[in-house]
Amino acid sequence: MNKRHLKDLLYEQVARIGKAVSSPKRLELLELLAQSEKSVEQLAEELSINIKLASAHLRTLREARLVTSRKEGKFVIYRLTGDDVAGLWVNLREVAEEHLVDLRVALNEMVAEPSKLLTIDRATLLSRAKQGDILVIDVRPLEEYEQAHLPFARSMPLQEITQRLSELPKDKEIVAYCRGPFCMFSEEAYQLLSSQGYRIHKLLDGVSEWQAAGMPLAIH
Amino acid sequence: MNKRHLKDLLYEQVARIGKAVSSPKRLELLELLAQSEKSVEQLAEELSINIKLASAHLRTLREARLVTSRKEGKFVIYRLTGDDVAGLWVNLREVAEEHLVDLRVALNEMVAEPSKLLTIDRATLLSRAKQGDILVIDVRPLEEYEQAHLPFARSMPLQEITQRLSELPKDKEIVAYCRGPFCMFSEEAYQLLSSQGYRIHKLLDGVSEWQAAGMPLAIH
DNA sequence: AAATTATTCTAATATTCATTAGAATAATAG
DNA sequence: CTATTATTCTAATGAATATTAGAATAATTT
Repeated sequence: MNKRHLKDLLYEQVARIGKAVSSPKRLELLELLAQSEKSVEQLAEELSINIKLASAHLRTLREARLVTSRKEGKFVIYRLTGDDVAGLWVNLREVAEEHLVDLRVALNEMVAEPSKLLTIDRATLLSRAKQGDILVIDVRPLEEYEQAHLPFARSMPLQEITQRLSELPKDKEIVAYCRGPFCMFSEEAYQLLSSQGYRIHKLLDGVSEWQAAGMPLAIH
Repeated sequence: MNKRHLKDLLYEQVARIGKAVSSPKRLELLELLAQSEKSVEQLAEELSINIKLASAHLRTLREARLVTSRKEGKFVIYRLTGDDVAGLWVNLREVAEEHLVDLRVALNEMVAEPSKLLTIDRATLLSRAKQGDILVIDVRPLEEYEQAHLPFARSMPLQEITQRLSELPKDKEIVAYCRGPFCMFSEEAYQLLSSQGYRIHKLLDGVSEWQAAGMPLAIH
């Protein structure tokens, strides 16, 4: 029994997970799947890559047991194998944000008015949303909201916002969130609503960030 | 301003971290550095690889800003850039253990008597160690103990154990821990002490696992 | 100053990986 | 039963990575 050989086996297994998360495309796939299960076609569309490439990356993720799939009619639907996978994505993103200046610079360039980011802490947001003092809107597609959403959040998909403006109060603080810090939906919602005179703020958290911070989710 | 291009930049940055942790050798380096800072020579020695290769991997880790170094005489001493890096290693290992059967199989083969693993939870261990009801021994090299150790733990490096048997009580439960679940020091301490009639148990946690679980560390 | 030691840098090679195209499969629609 | 659609599998290509050797650097000892 060779001790070094056995040790190598252990680290090799962990490196299988590391290899799976070493590609930008696969990370983006994980982030999307952390919102809700999706077909190969949907995933390829969101990433602006062709289906063959999406399929190849999903295969790699499946081999590392980070995703699994089922067949539904002629579609193959992929999903994460557990909440811990979404947690790993959040952890990687946080380490990257902490240590890589380039990432922080790029992020700042994408956000129009950083001053409009929500500054209160998560527990305060939760209690104020519970009281009805603040309206939290989830601007992701409805299926993603249905999979899991912040407690007391109302679904208001970005695509429908202009037709549903009457549902939003002008006298109340509104907080919009989407898929996480890399998602621009809440940014777009912010631009749209603030130009209409709404008291709107952006929350960088998506459901994975919220959950990773130890906060509860509402599951439909 | 191309939205897709900007998005790609973000995920590419996170993938830099992913690439850094995609190699078994680099993961082992991170785990070692999570114990305490070390020279290139020490690291190469521990991994049973030559210094050039260790240097190349350390360079990759440095480029991902996961480690940094300083010069001390003719030695270059590497250290992690933050506790979050050790936390990422723990997270990766946990996801791997959760999803990869091969890893659990390999781990079980290496542990002689799984029945002798400590089963009580961390908070209970901490309070019993505080009362002096249990003796917790840290069997890593002294420098690693000095960097950080479990509260109330006593340093008892594996190499010195046979000469220092008289310091250990026969009437008390002893709990040995080392660098984490992949480290065999506590296993060896277990074999040594149980053959001498001590009431010894193994704890899989190292300091990073303990800290990642939200438990406090003692820092020298 | 010369020799030694620890580490890095550069270059070379073998391997692995990302991506695309084309053929194959599998479910559904006509 | 054939055509269509969604996806996977296989093969081919170029790009990136791991590893080793040899030269270069930088601090230390002689």
